Amino acid sequence: MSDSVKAIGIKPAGIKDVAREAGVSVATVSRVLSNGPVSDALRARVEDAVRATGYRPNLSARRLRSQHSLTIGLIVSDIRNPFFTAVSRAVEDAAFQAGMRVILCNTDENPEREAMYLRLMQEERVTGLIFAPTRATLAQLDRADLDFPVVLIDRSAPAGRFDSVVLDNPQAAALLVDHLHAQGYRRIAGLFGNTSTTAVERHAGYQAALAAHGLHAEARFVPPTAEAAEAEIARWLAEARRSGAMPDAVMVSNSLLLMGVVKATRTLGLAIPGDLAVAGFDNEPWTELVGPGLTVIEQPVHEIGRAAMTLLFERLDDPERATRKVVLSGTCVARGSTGGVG
Amino acid sequence: MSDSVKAIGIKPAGIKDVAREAGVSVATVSRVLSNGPVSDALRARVEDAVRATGYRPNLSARRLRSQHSLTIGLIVSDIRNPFFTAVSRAVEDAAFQAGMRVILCNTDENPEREAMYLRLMQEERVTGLIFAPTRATLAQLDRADLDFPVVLIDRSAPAGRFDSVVLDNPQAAALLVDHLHAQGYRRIAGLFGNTSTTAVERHAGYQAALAAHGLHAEARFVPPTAEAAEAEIARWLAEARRSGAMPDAVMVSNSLLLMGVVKATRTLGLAIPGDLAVAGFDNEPWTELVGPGLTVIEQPVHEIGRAAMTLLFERLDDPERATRKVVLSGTCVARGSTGGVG
DNA sequence: ATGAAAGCGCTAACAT
DNA sequence: ATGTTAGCGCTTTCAT
Repeated sequence: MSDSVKAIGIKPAGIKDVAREAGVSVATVSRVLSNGPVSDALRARVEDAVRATGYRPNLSARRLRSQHSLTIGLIVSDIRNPFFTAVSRAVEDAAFQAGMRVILCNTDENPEREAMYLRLMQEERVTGLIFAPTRATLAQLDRADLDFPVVLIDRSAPAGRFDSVVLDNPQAAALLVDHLHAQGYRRIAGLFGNTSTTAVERHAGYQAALAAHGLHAEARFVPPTAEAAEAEIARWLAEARRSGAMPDAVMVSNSLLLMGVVKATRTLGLAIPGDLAVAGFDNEPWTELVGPGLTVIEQPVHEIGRAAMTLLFERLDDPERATRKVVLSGTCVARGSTGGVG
Repeated sequence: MSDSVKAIGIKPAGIKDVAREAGVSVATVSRVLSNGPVSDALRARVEDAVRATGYRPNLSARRLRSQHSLTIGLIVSDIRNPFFTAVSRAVEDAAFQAGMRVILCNTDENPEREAMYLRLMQEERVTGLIFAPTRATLAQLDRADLDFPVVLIDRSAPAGRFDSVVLDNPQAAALLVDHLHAQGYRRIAGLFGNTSTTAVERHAGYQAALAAHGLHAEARFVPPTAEAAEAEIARWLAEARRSGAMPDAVMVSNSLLLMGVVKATRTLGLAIPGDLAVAGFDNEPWTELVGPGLTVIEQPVHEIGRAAMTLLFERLDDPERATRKVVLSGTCVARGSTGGVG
């Protein structure tokens, strides 16, 4: 047995050490590692040597030399959001199957962090990027001249300069409004986040659906936090009560805001759905457990991730082809929070 | 203006291009990039050239040459668990301040994935690793001879071969049991995950606290999923009802299981806390919103992340020093789910 | 303060 | 099928 076995904590074995141990050239070792053409005899010797030396390839060296990182970037706006964890899982699975790694980054909807991570992606020479940008970054993204293809998720490009995969947000919002209408609600308020294009589209769908029912839309936009939503809803309902124009239902554009709204109903002592019906987005596990269960739009999260990877690979195959936008439909999961006017 | 500006989509500019553009040697460019000793005049020229060429350093090349990755690994068992997202945030912040990157990986408590990611960490030549291993992997971790220091979080090493930072699990479990006892509960069941050492410690604290109160412990272990918990609790309560030995409270060792238990009470039509009091771990946002609010142990998540990074840096400073174990206390957040015997 | 040149660990031509 | 060798893009001696 070689003494390199004992070289612990000194320095990791390199391909040269393996070659020496096996009595072959480094090229042969490299070929074994990449399943190149090597005789069975030598292959076995090399594999033994790899084990004996505890050899692990140096990815930096490999990437530098081979000029491809086999890495794709994934920049999401909120890793705590189960939507993004599910998507990232799908992306990682697909990447792994293709022999690629994923660099996962979380921006918290902060444009500075987005800029920093975009820079990182360049420096890591990623093969491609899947990105859920804020509106602010999205507006500048064309001018960013990145050296790799980008697929947008959750938020879509207006111009069509990028491939993207999104939920049919207007339709989904309409689904919610139609459901509320069918349940007998007529004064349907809307609360939306103010940083993402998603909220803009959901607001559009909300407005259109209300108009179709001949109802009046009353929407407000808040920063995408539970606290902001809670405060705004409390203020709003207080005003509404004074003016005698209380809504009987509220639809909310994402799950963080939804949480804030539920909190507000608690502190205000409002019953769901008796005093106020509630509907939102994202079928997170806890929505089933809160109050009578919360009515939500369920997104095809895994498909969104898979579709993004598919678009990315197709783009890598053919950089010249026209950009595509994959639009997937959500489904309405009706629960007690929209139980009907009572 | 150089023509390299127009080289879009061809190939990213290298340090050589910058040097040519600025009319200096590559060494000078490198010095500017690393804030080395360079005259103001040349520095300015180089900085202009960097902008003109859109130069971004190639991290693979930099890491290969400099022989340090400036990267630390973070392997967690469940990225959806807000405990780990909070910890990872703290780790990332600390790393960023130290000019380092973080590679975040998610194992879903799967030993195969753990092994794969450990291999990855070696191949990426990470400077250090923060790791929340399953029991299975933990048992083999000493034999893994890794080329970097490891700090364990959430799960602690029995032997003390690794630095670690953990919650005082026995104490936290006792806190819950004491609270339940003070609220008048006497038949306190316990449901624990079967993959982590955390659950083992929490079980120990649960048992000791019950013994101290002269009460009988009745615990079960299940896979760490909501589904498993829901099924097991349903089965358990059915048996208990038949034998006339219904528990009046149940404590649960993590938030995933907690969700399963809440679900089970819904399908079984049990009132919380009237028919069954419930207490668990991790003060996740939704625990406040479910039923009368769920009583939970709150962990000092940010401090855990920071402490892990501190341990790691200290270890890198002095590889020879004795291993340490930082034990942090949790606090009991009492809510309606343990409102008292009716 | 600046430049020339060696070489990090690996892959891919090219040669045999 | 196997070995030899030239770099990948950068940092870091070593000269100047």
